[in-house]
Amino acid sequence: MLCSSVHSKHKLFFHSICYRNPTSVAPKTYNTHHLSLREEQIEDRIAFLLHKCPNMKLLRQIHGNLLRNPFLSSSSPSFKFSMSKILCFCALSPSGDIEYARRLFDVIPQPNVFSWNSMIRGLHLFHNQSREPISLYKQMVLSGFANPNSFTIAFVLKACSNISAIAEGRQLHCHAYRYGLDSSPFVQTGLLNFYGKCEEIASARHVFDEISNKNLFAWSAMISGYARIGMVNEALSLFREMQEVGVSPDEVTMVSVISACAKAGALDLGRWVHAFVDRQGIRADFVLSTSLMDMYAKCGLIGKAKEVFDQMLERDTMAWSTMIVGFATHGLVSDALKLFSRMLESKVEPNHVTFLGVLSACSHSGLVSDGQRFWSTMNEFGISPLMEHYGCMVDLLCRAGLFEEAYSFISRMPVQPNAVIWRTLLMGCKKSGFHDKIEIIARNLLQLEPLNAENYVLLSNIYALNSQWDKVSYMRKKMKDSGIRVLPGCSSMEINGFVHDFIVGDDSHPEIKQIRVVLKDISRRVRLSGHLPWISSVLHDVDDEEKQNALCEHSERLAIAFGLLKTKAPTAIRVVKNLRFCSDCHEVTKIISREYEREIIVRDRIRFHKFVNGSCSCNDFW
DNA sequence: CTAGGGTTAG
Repeated sequence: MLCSSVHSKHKLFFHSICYRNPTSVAPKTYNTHHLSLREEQIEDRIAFLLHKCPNMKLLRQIHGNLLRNPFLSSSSPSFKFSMSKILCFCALSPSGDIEYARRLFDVIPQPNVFSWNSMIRGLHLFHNQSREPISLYKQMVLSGFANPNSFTIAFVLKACSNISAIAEGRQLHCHAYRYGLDSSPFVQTGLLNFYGKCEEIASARHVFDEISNKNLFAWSAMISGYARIGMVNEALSLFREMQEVGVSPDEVTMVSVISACAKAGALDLGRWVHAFVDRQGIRADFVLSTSLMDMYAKCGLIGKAKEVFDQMLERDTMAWSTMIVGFATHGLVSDALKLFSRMLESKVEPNHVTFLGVLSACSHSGLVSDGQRFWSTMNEFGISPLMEHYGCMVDLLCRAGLFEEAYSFISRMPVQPNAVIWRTLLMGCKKSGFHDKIEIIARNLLQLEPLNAENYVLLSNIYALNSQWDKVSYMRKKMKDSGIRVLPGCSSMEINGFVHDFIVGDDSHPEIKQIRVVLKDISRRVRLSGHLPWISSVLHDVDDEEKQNALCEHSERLAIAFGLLKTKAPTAIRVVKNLRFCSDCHEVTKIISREYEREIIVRDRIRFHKFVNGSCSCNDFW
C-alpha cells in the first residue's frame, strides 16, 4: 500500500516538473527505448547514462521513464538505486538542480544515510552561505530512521564553518561522540577546521591533541587555524613538529605557513619557507605563488614579490590583484596602474579587490582624477562598488585636501556610510584644520560605533588641536563613563625565527632592561637633534613630562629599540604595527634612521613606511 | 558521496 502511494507521489511530482518545464518532455526515441527495459537492466543503464552525458534534461527523461516503466515497482531495489543516483546527480553536480533534488528527496519515504548526505552536501554546494544543510541535519536526527555517519558530520561541519555557526558546530561535536564517530579522520579534520574558522583556537587545539594518528590534513588544518589568527610562532613550531614526526607538508600546508609569515611580517622565516618549497620540489600553483607574493609584499620586499609574479606562467584574478594591492601598500602607484593595464590586456577579469588596490594606490599618491576615472569604469566591468570602494574614494578626496568634495560624495552615496567612512572624513578634518562639519560627523560616527575607543581618541585629538579643552575633557569623560578601553598598540619584530611582540607600555619582555637603555639613548639623541615631542598624540590625562614618557613607550619605539639592540647595520629593522603610525613616532623614526644610520621599515595598519637617512618613503603623505 | 590553502578601504 505504502509503496504504491509513494509511486503515485513520484508520478505526480514528475508531471508537475514537466508542466513547469515543457521542453523537458522526453523525445519518443528515449521513451520507447527505456520503457522496455527490464528491472535487471535498469541499474547498469542508469549508471551508464549518468556517466556518459549528465545533464538535467536527460535526467528528467530518465526519471520520467522510470516512473512509467511497467516492469518496475517502486519498492524494488533497482528503483531505489536509480532514484538515489538521480538525487545524487541533481544535488551534487554543478550542472544539477538542487530544487529538483529537494522535491525528489521529499517524496522518498525513508531516505537512507546516503540520500540524506547527498542532500545535505548539495544544499551546501548550491547555497554555501545558508543554514539549510544544518536544518536538514536536524530533520534527519529528529526523523530517527537514519543515523548520521562520518560523511554526514563532515558535511554539516563544513556548512557550520562557512557561516561560523558556533553553537551548531559544538553540538555536532557532541553528536560525533554520541554516534561514535569521533575517531573518524574526516570528522576530526572537519572539527579542526570548524573551530579554526570560528577562531576558537583552544577548542581546535583540544581536538588536535586528541587525534592519535595525525595525518597531513590534521596538521595542515591546525597550522591554518593558528595562521588565520596570526599566532605565527605556534603555526611555525607546529610546522617543525610535523616534520619531526615524519609527515611531509604539501603545497596546501605551505600556503598556511607562508600566510602566517605574511601576517607577522616575518621575512627571514618567509624566505626560509620559500627556499624549503623550492628544495622539496613542492608544486607552486596559483594559490601557493599568490601567497608567496603576498608574503614578500607584506614583509616589505615588493621587488621579490614581483619576481614571484613574473615567474608565474599563468595568473588568475587573485594573483594580479595581490600584486596590485602590494604595489599600492608600498605607495608605488605607477607600478600598480601599469600592472592593472597589463591585467586588462591579458584579458583577466578584475574583481572588486583589484579595484580596491587600484583606488587605494591612487589615494596613497594623491592621484585624484585618476582615481575618479577608475571609479567610473568599475561598472563597465560589472562591479558595483562596495562600502570599501566608497571608503577609498572618501580617502582619496580627503588626503588631497578636498574635504568639501568628500563630504558631498558621502551625501550622494546610495547606501548609508559606515563608521570607517565617517572616521576617514574625520581624519580629513584633522588634516585640514577645524571644520564646521565636525559635530555632524562626530554624531554620525558615535551613533554607529559608540564603543570604539579609537573614535574618542581621534575626536579628542582634533579638539585638542583646536584648543577646545572643554570638548576634549567631555570626550575623555564619555569614554571613562562607558568603560571603553583603547585597543593597545602592538608592534612585532622577528629575530632569529621568533616573532617578538611589544605592547604599548609593556615591560614583560625578558630583555626590557636593555631595551630601556636604548630608549633612553634614543630620547637623548632625538632631543639633541632638536625634535619637540608632539604631545597631543597622547590621550592620557597626565602632565607633559609623563606624556613624553608615554610617547617613548609606544609599541613601535619598543620594537625599534629592540631592533637596534639585537641587529647590526646594514640589516634593516623591520617592524609590524597593528595600528596606524603615531605622528610623533613617525618623526622620531625618521631621526633614528639618520642618527643611527639604520634602514627602518614599518608596516602599519595602512601601508609601508621605509625610513632611510632621515626621510620616509611615504613622503609624510599618509 | 568526505578533509587542509591565496588578494580585500582607513
